[in-house]
Amino acid sequence: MSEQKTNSDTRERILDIAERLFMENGYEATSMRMITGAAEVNLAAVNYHFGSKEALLREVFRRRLGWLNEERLRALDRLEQQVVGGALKPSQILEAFFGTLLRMGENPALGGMTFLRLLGRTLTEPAEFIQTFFAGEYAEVIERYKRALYRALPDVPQAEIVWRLHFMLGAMSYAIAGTDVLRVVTGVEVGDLAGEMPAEEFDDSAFARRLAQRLMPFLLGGLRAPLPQFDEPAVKQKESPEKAAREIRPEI
Amino acid sequence: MSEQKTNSDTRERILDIAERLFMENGYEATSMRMITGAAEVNLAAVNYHFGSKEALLREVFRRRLGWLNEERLRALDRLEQQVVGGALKPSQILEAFFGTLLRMGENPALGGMTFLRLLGRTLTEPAEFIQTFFAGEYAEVIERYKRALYRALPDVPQAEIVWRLHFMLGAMSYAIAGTDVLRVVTGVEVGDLAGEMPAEEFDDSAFARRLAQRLMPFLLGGLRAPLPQFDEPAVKQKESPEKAAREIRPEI
DNA sequence: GTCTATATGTGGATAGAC
DNA sequence: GTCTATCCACATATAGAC
Repeated sequence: MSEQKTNSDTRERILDIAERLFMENGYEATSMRMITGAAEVNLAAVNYHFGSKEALLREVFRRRLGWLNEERLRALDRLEQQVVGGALKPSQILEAFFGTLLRMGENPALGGMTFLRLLGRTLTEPAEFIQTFFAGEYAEVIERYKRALYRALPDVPQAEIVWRLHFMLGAMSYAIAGTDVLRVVTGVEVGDLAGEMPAEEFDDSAFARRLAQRLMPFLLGGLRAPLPQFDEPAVKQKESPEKAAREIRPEI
Repeated sequence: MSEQKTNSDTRERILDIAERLFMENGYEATSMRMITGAAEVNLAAVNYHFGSKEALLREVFRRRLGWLNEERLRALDRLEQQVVGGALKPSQILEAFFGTLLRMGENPALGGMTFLRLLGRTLTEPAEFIQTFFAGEYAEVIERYKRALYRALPDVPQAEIVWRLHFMLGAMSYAIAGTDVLRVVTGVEVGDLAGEMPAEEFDDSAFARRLAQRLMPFLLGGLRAPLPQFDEPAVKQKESPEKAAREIRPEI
């Protein structure tokens, strides 16, 4: 009820540092001592402000996902108002969903690439409380976008759309997380990957923009790929064998 | 030199159990006590046989990646012998790379889906020794496949190919890892996602097959998507604006 | 090769003074 | 709200008997 006046910024400083350390080391490998040490606050401060380490992680995400969820819903609302009753183009839906997220990477006030990387990595953490948390946080948004895709691709089986949404999330998460073999193995540096811009101009913001420009065509290409051919069920698949192999191309 | 006779199968049992527990909980959250307890061997056995927990993880992977690396190289060799000097079709390269992996999921003797899931999750673990390990294990194979893709897609900038290889790896890893929000949120069960087969017939092997059938078209569609349009550099982009937007379609 | 016992460190959390 | 001091569970690793 009563406004906290002595909040100073201890709370926010813990959140900022925790965001970075969880991103760099993962949840399990980041200790509260590492966090409070780097944030230059007392060890007991985390438990005082958040209650537990688990609760701290949740708060790190809640702070950002609140904005992201609202923005994603707003973006979809805007699109659907333009075509009242009609169907959206898949590219519009992907842009609203993935573009909104990727734009967070360009804005340090929204966590920038640090948060994006953290998100990409944490999505695959097996800890149950983490999976449960994300399931709850994402439920509404995923449901809305799933339905939008169903309407946008009425000829594609819904199970297939769910799979492809799944694949798209993976491509994005992994690309964002950036903890991968490729960068090390290929010897291609981030700067090179980001484009041809001179090194001194390069920053996280530019990286996020480049990533978006390269990722969106890939995702759209995957989403609109020909439907798979199943061998086993051996259903009566008499009608024009070319049909299924044709690409899904509903006005992009 | 001398063959160990009293090896019994303690070593293998530790590896099998560790594979499963690392998959379920992640590296950090899996203790040696959990492993030795489940494997019903003595706590000291891990250090005796492998030296340390880190070395155990490496051995869990080495055991499977040895086969995978050889098989991937053999598959590429076979293809390149068929078209001596010529270029392969992107679909052939993807089939050799991703198909070989996904077929491990159908074969319990190669670790089955347990190993695939472990691999998908561990690739994003931030621990440095893990990243270093994978970089070394994958170096040769990635290099060979990268070059094959360069030749197969001579008109696509190499940086773009690296990015897309990156995206493809992500889509696959994430789909395999399966620790995601979608399955929980959408309420779609694994059985449903795998297809329309009755539940009693469903198993890991069938899941791996279905995953492959659904993933391959997606990956190919993404790989062959139109090249991205960059706004910033503002290079002289006079020549037919349609060209860049056209899909990459080198005889599939 | 296997076992017990133990060394040695670190983790998250909290009680209670200020 | 912040701090010190401390509890206690659990981690990896090893020494040394069998």
